[in-house]
Amino acid sequence: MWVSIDSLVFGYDTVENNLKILLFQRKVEPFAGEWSLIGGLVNENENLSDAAERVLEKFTGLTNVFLEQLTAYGKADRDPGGRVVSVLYWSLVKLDDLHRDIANSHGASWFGLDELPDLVLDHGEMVRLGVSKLVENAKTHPIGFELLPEEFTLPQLKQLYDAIYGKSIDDRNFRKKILSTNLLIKTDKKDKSTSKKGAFVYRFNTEKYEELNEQGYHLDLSV
Amino acid sequence: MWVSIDSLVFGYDTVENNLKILLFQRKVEPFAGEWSLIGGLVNENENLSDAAERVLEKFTGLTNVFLEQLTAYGKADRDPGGRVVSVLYWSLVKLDDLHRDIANSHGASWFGLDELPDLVLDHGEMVRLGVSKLVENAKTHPIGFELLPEEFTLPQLKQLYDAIYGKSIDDRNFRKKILSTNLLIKTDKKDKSTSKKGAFVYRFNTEKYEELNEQGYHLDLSV
DNA sequence: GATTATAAGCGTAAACTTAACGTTTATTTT
DNA sequence: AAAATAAACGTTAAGTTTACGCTTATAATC
Repeated sequence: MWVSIDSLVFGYDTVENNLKILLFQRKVEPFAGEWSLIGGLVNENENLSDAAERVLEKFTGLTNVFLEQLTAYGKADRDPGGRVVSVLYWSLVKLDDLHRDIANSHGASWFGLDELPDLVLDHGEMVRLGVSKLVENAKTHPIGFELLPEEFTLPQLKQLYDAIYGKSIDDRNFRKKILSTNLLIKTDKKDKSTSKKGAFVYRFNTEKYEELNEQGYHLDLSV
Repeated sequence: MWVSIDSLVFGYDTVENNLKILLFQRKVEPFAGEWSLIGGLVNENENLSDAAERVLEKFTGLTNVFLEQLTAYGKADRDPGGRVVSVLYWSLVKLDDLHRDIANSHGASWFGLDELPDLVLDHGEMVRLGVSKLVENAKTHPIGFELLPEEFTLPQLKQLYDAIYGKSIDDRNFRKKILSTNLLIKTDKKDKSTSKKGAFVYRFNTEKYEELNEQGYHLDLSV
């Protein structure tokens, strides 16, 4: 029996303001030319999570990014090429031009969630699961900060959450909620790229979050 | 590479008022005589979920009970007997004398969460994960009703949630919250086994819950 | 140099929810 | 008839959420 991993990689396009996922055009049969999630077989002496990291690095050049297991897919007939149990991972990355180039050089590219091609095997199902998990997790985990650059503005953060939740949050309430966590560090820099007034630049206080988390703190960003 | 499933089976002891899990004393080497979760290898032509159902039926005689996948364990060296990726399931059952007997006849028995023996391999880790998942899920999914008989009283239900959350919920607030969902069906029966006055018997409206759920309803039983 | 346009940032009040605790009811036992 | 007790019901203050109005800082334009 073979074991593989597949990874659903989310990136946020700050220019287009939408969420994208990384897809890969298969080079070998079966299903050569069709689109699939990135993935590969797990080596005999390789930890599952290491396989996921290896595949992610191959397609994005990234290490040390958000990468977690979602679930295993194990229907006996899911892959006509043989019996393969696949463990699905999901990853959140900061999308930029470099990653686009690395992806492209491996036959992979980024697709907006509303322009996805048909996917091979049960990968469409995996995407649906991952998207619902993203929305769910956005409410209780600081995943927004994995998708944005280290430094970001509040309007940017709000737009990201708009994209995740698929609706426009009230900006005054969003601001209050996110600031009331005391988990953002305000810098004295202003980003004037989107307005005359300029928006203050913030960073997420990862250390504080992790400390609080160990003490049983639960983030709540639901709206 | 081998693929196995392990199942963390929770039962609620209505007499002792505590949560228990089903453990199995291994009969074969390696680790003969040591305690483990119930589990087994997945057959070449068997769906993962079917393997989980098969193992659960073997040890409890039960079919058609709550059984969901949690996560896969895939460290290369997790099992000294060979390379085995194990997919963990969790299950919730209505514990009664029949199940105790079936379990016992297979070398399995029920243990309170505070009296667990050391477990084989990474099964201790699995239990910790499953317990936290149970607590988490109790807030947003109607799992309490999987653990109680079809017919139950509100004081019984409150005691179960006390056991899951590990604290005593205010009974007046619990009552209001659970009744405000309109998901309980009050019968005209009274259970007088615990008081002179007797407590009304309720049933959970599964059909209504599932219908609401499809429309995007989210249960909230957090306290 | 004054005016305008605009995104960013701040404030408030009504509606709703939660948390904490007091009271009444139905029944059996004495 | 009175006492004991688990079950059931009720109230109020504090906190949270939602919906919306107002002010501010700056660049572009008149």
